[in-house]
Amino acid sequence: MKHTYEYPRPAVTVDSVLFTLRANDLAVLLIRRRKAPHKGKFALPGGFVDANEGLAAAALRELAEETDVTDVTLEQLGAYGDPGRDPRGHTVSVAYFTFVVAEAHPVKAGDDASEAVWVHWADIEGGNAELAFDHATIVHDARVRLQQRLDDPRRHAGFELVPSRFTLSELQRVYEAVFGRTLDKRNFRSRLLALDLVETVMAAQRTGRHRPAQLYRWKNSRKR
Amino acid sequence: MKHTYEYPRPAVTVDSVLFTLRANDLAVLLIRRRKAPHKGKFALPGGFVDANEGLAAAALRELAEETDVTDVTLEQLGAYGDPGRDPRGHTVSVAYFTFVVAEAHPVKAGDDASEAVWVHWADIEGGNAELAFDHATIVHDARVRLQQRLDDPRRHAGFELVPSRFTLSELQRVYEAVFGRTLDKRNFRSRLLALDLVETVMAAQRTGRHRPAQLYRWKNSRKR
DNA sequence: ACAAAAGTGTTGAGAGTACACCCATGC
DNA sequence: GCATGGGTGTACTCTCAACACTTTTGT
Repeated sequence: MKHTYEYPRPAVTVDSVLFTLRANDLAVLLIRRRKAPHKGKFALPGGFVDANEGLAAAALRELAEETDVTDVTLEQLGAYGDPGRDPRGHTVSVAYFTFVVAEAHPVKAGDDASEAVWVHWADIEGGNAELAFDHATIVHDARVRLQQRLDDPRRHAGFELVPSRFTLSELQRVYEAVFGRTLDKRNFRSRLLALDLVETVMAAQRTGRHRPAQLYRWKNSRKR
Repeated sequence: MKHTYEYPRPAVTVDSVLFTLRANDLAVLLIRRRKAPHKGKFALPGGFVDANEGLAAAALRELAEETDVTDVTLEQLGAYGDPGRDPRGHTVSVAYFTFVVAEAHPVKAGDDASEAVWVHWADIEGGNAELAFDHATIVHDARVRLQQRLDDPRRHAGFELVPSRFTLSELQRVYEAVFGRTLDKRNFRSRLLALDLVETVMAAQRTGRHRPAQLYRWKNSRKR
């Protein structure tokens, strides 16, 4: 490896793709820019990596600064370094992603520079919400990776898909939103129970408008 | 995304993990350093990304410069940015990997600074060949990803696993080296043929010390 | 002849998929 | 009583893994 100094070089940034479920639809946490460049467009929360700062640490710091969201577990998606991806200069962005329960992470109120908002997938897909830079690519890649992660019948997640106590239907709705199609209720439940990852919370039921539902939690006291 | 200038920031490098099959063993293309730092240790071919240079392009350029290897298809592995990974300063390395037929890519003869060599996996694993920086981590991660890629029964590779004409046993040996265990010959062959990715080369047989073997090639004229 | 690699099918287990009806509650 | 979501089991298909012997060549 060569080692020279002070050549013109790309800068390093991080960006985070946070997914959640909003109104039975997949949604992504984005920053609405109120200033140029890209005024009015949406962008992923992120920013420059400081000297001697780890990548995941930088992503968490920027996420907290820009959205107030903390206590999430990010997974690396990949690096995006196309020279033209940012018109202001050459930056290499390392992207992270995860899934969270939106209610557990209230987002920051908007200030005069930007505003953090959950944007429905339909608005992203439909071009209703225009994304800055190459963030549309990143978001799409992140969704593919999220699907791949939830597909694995072994680990079955590792993300914060649902609150600590949840009904199987709530969990199924998350899967359906991520995959963009309905799943068979019986197959979903039997497979999940066969994995032995969840257990019932005794005498706990979610009461609502209809028949109360059995509450579950993840086994091994590992929060998911 | 904030935009400030001339903070102390990490530099961006790329590193490539090239796998091949040598003497029925998995091997990795490494640079033996003849100069400090890390004199005598092995390192992945790689180096700094230039301004306005794409990441994959930088990886290919450094690979060509340091090993003479060209015409390979790199796949991104991920970014490694631990602040302490390079004692000389904070660098973020974007790692790439692939599998190639070593015979099709002769490596550079050693010069006085470094030498490109194929190092057997056993020497890496056994600590016989010490790797510089965090390159041991990267190499292990790359092998896991390579296994995952070859596991997928659909795409079944996309790498240059074998020469354009090959016997099924030759291909099987690649798989066995990558997974580190023997595979059942009948299962391997029947599954591969069922995928309809290969076809026989008529009247072509590889003759050797024993019974001649039928030669195959990848279908669709897509080289693999 | 013998050593070495090439080639060839069947069976059993498990996972995934499709599919329909009754139950408990709120209104 | 009816609308809404909760809850349950079986049959078929397909994929994966285990497993042994004959064939062809070079020496």
